[in-house]
Amino acid sequence: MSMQPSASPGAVAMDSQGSAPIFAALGDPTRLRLVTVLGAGRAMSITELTSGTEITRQAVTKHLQVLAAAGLVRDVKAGRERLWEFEPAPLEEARHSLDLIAQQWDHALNKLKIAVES
Amino acid sequence: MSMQPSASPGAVAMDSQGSAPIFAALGDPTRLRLVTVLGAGRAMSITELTSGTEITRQAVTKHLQVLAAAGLVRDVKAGRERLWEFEPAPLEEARHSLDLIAQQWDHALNKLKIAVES
DNA sequence: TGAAACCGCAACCGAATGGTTGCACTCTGG
DNA sequence: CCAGAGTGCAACCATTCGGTTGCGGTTTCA
Repeated sequence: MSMQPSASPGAVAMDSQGSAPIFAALGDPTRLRLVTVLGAGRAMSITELTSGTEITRQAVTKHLQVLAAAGLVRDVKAGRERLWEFEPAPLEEARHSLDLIAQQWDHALNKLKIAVES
Repeated sequence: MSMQPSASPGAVAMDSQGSAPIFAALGDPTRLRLVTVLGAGRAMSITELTSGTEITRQAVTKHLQVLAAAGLVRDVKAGRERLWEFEPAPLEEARHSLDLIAQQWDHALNKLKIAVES
């Protein structure tokens, strides 16, 4: 909310840059599936998340660590198990970044349209 | 629009999977910067896009090819130059995927809240 | 017409990535 | 108490990724 509507044409929405790691974390099919499954609400263990896939438990572990590094997922230890749960904040940030670019694009189209009509 | 509100708990929004390549394309700071710059509306040449960065023109070329493979960008040849312009469709798709996960999450939270209050 | 802009292709390189296997550790329950 | 479920750690491997350098091909324009 501290952004002026961009007076200079070179002042594009560069905030998005910071979301690159989040997109990178979402940029793998396995990982995107993991956040989708965990986004359903129920916290799940690694073996549970591994069942149904063709890859090893260790591979899933690595993917979960990547997601955790991006803040998209969090682990909660429960006795012998280790449950993983979804963390919505970074996803909201990514969503906001896409919104910024889309808005920017729509604004550019409107300017073009007005220029043509004059 | 052909989706029932998920009767079985395992039927999560798996559509998102297809957007993984788009997220992967956006998952690099340089590339995210490129789509942000091009999203401002003006089509630009490779050398123009390279100026202001610390990397080589060839590196930028590779990044643009990755973006083009994801459909996020398109090239238009104009004489000696080759201009690149933003393509909004895949970004909308990515946005929709994030929306699906977010909706799913909100729905799960509501169910939990209702269960607690009963 | 010829130098300079603009670009593509290809080879090469180091580091990160996605995946596996093997082994040791820690809780749990009958 | 001890077998087995659930994990963690570490080494290892092939492939991809981000980037560079070198060179050759076109279009422009002075």
